[in-house]
Amino acid sequence: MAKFTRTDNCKNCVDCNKKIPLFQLLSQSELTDLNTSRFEVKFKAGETIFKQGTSATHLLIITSGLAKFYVEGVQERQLIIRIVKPWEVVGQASLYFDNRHHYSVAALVDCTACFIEIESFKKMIRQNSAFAEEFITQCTQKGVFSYEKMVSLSQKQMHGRIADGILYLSKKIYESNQFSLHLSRQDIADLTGMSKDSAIRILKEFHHEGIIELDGRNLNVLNSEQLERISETG
Amino acid sequence: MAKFTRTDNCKNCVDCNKKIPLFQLLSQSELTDLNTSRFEVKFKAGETIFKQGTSATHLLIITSGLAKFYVEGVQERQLIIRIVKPWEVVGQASLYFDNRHHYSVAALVDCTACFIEIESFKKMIRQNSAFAEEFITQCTQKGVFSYEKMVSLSQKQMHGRIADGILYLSKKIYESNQFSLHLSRQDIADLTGMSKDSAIRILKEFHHEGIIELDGRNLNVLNSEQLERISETG
DNA sequence: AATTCAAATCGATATTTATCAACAAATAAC
DNA sequence: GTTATTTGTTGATAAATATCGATTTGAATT
Repeated sequence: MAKFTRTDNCKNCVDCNKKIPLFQLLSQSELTDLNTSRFEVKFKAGETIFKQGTSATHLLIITSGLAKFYVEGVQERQLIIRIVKPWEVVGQASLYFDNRHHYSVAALVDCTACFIEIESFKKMIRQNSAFAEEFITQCTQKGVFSYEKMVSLSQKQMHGRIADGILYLSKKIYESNQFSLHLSRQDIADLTGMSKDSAIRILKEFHHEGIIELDGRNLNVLNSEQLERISETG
Repeated sequence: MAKFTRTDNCKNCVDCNKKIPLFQLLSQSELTDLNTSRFEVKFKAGETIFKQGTSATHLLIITSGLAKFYVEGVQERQLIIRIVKPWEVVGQASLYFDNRHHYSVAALVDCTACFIEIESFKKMIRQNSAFAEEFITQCTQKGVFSYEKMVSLSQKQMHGRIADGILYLSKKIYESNQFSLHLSRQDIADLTGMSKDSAIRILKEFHHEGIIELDGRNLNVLNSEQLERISETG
């Protein structure tokens, strides 16, 4: 794992109150409490933030930048489960399981990350039931997302999977039809479960058909309705 | 959905205390409380217990029998996420999301099912933090299971996926090397994300190679170490 | 036992997808 | 600015997998 370099981007958890929906349910004193156990670290693009298999002592919140959340599959291959945006709490799976990371997280661009001690977080769950309920909500949403992802990966052909990937990036991550992609072609392949060569081919095809405009890392979704259609038909 | 036929297999929730780990964390009065909102229904093999898309008002606990938990994918295809055994709480994803079932559950054999009102369950989460924590634990375990399943479905070839499927049934569901399978060949295909024909072919191959013995629905795992190897190499 | 129907089986073929090799373009290092 | 080095691209080929049609088996029903 990349060595920790402390920073001071985010002064304290009371500030986070405004940015993390989950933390709005905490009182001032609870936030102050949480603040004493937190620290912040900067990562350069490409650095590993969480490494699968290592012990999990902290939860992670990206405060600036973008990261990929992936599992290490067979034969060195990665499967990107999702992209992590700022203010999303990462590490739930380790909270109550076996204190191991069952996935890796790596910075796609330079990132600032806030680490929160697991025990402090658990304490909030115990003493604040609204916090616990909101936390459960997020876990269950991720569950439903997983089911959809499994269907995409196992039942859709490459065109459908690439369509799903582009729609995910455009709607959920960048929230825009036009954006500068932080993922490499290999990352897109890892996100959609295919070889890099195949991913490039389908992207080019979509480009030639006028569904998207892709120049290097600049992606412009021209016809999202058609992407939806391709996604549905598999 | 199959019409409800009330039964009296399980007299009250205090009995369940002994069988469901989660419920052992509840007090007598809480169990009594939960009991007033519950009811029990029998299903015949093949009947649908939860139908994807319908509104979710109750959580489900199978008290006898076996069911498949699946999502309806593209072109009428099913993807079996997991097999549901007695005493497992089903329906978490609906608890705090949008009160819709995002998956279907169907009886593989005759089943007795206990339904618990969602609101009563939520009340327990709010007032009993140990219960909430145990519930979160189960959610996060399912999350990790999902990641492994995604890797299997997207990165392993058919031999690896069938090996995963057999190991799952043998170790997690039947907890024995020899068992009478309640899944059809189509179900096995839906569990491992391939066509029925392909599933049959691989199973036959494993049979001829002496890894398993499969006669109709009687499955005997002869060499689970080799199945593990096949699972790992993909 | 005869009938029916769904499930299982299997070979031939078509489709999808990965792999490989070669090369181009972009980026980083010197 | 030149040289490495990665990243992106493409066509040809090979491998994996699905589909289709025909056949068989097995269980349920008459």
